[in-house]
Amino acid sequence: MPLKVYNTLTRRKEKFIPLDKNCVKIYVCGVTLYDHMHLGHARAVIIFDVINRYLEYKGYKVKYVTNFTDVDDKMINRAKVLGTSIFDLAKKFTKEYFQQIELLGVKKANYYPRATEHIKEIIKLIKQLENNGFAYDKDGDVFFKVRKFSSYGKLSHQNIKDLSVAVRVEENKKKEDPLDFALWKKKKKEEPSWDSPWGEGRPGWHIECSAMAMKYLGESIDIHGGGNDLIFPHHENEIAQSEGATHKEFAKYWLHNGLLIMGKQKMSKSIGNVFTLSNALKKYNGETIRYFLLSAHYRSPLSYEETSLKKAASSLKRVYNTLQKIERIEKKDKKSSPNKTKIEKEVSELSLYLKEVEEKFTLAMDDDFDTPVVLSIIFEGIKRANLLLNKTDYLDNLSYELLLKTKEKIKKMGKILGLFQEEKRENLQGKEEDLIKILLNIRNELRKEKNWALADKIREKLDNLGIELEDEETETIWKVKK
RNA sequence: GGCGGCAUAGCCAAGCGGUAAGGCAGAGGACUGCAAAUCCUUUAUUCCUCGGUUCGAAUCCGGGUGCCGCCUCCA
Repeated sequence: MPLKVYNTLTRRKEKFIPLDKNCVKIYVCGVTLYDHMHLGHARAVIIFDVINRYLEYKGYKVKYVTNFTDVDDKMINRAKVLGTSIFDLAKKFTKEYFQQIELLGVKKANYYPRATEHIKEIIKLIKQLENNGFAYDKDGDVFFKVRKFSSYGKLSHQNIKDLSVAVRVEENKKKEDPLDFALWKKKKKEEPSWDSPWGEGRPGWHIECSAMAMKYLGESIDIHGGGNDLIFPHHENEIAQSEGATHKEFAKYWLHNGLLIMGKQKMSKSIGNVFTLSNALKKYNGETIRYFLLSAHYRSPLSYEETSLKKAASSLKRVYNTLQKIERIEKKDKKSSPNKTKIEKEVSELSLYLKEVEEKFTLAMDDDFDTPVVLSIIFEGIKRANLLLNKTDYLDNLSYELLLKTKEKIKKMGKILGLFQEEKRENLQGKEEDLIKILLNIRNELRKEKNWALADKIREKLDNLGIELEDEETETIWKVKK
């Protein structure tokens, strides 16, 4: 089965055929380094992380680039407000970005270029556009001549006529046409600026992505991604600039993720309905956040509710409970099977599941990265495993093997999603573990003596510390609450 | 006004022509000293609404209604 991806350009799912079959080139628009990230940003990061991982799973070598915008109006204004420079601002939020995506288990991109470090490339690209007649200099500002680019609007599927009617921003008088957009902005007092053939100034918003994508990936790339709020004007303009300069198709597949919804509207700084990543990470671990963000298809809007992360944590726990149960059981080895018929049904169903999982997984992911379906496949395995696991007295070597294999399969699928990889969820110091064990031993002696009151007291006190106990038939399991 | 998307149980959310995945929450039961975990049963005869196409539609077409996104910075 070939991978199919939904391409905004054509508005349909298409077979994914990379330009170079040995190497897939992806460019994803990243964040502007002017403020904390929120869950919506995290969604985009995680979605493209999964796409990246899946392409590698499919055997492609992937070159993955995602940028930082470190100079624009927001950066400048924010720096002014905070009494700092855009460079210090960028430094601060870059650091936070990397700390947070590490907690989210994001696999690093190959390059993280930023606009201010690519002024040379940007200037070169603008010059190229000038030579091709797509750009004009108006007293130090350089604009892109939108009407000159005949296929303008092909990504957002708008025609120039409708767009020109819709223009309602206070127009820059220097523009020849209200639709034109800035490639280079002339310096205003006290703004950070760079030398250029048109005088001191700074790059416009869109040009950095074209310049950097081309520098690291070449003039034509396979996948260009970002949130669907970037389709217009940002990506539309990127196409115009890039193709105006090179006369080659800039990106073959345009992938756009749906936005995170909070209280009916998209989560957005300007609306003010944000839940920052750092706040989320205070209460939940990165994996929980990741699970939540992958629980809907990447193109759909995803609603964030107060309970969303709590739900995700519960779901995650269900998977780990079973995985851990399998880990515990695999250590004991039992050759004899007291009564095979007792587990016949469970064994055959698990076997069937194992036979089919990988194909089901691939089918789901090949269908435009359908992560919710993958999760349902994983839970199916969890259920089947639990069913067999319940028959502890009848388990034999064959069932152990099946369970082990189930665990491996789930982890393998989980790896693509960046989930379920924790081997040991309880990260305590050695001494702490020993102390818990001592307490558990004492408690079990109390239980033998039917001193329930004291035994329960120990359980309760430990629970208050965040350590949960589960009395199983032969032993007591403890877990650190997440 | 233009372009696009969405409406599926209490909540989140798949499915996109063959008779409603999965998770969370709730209820009942089994197991347990009690819990926890797990399992079983249960919660949508029906997928916003009205028509149409079809042997057959949540899925396709047309009309409503409601919501959302983009057209301005935005993942």
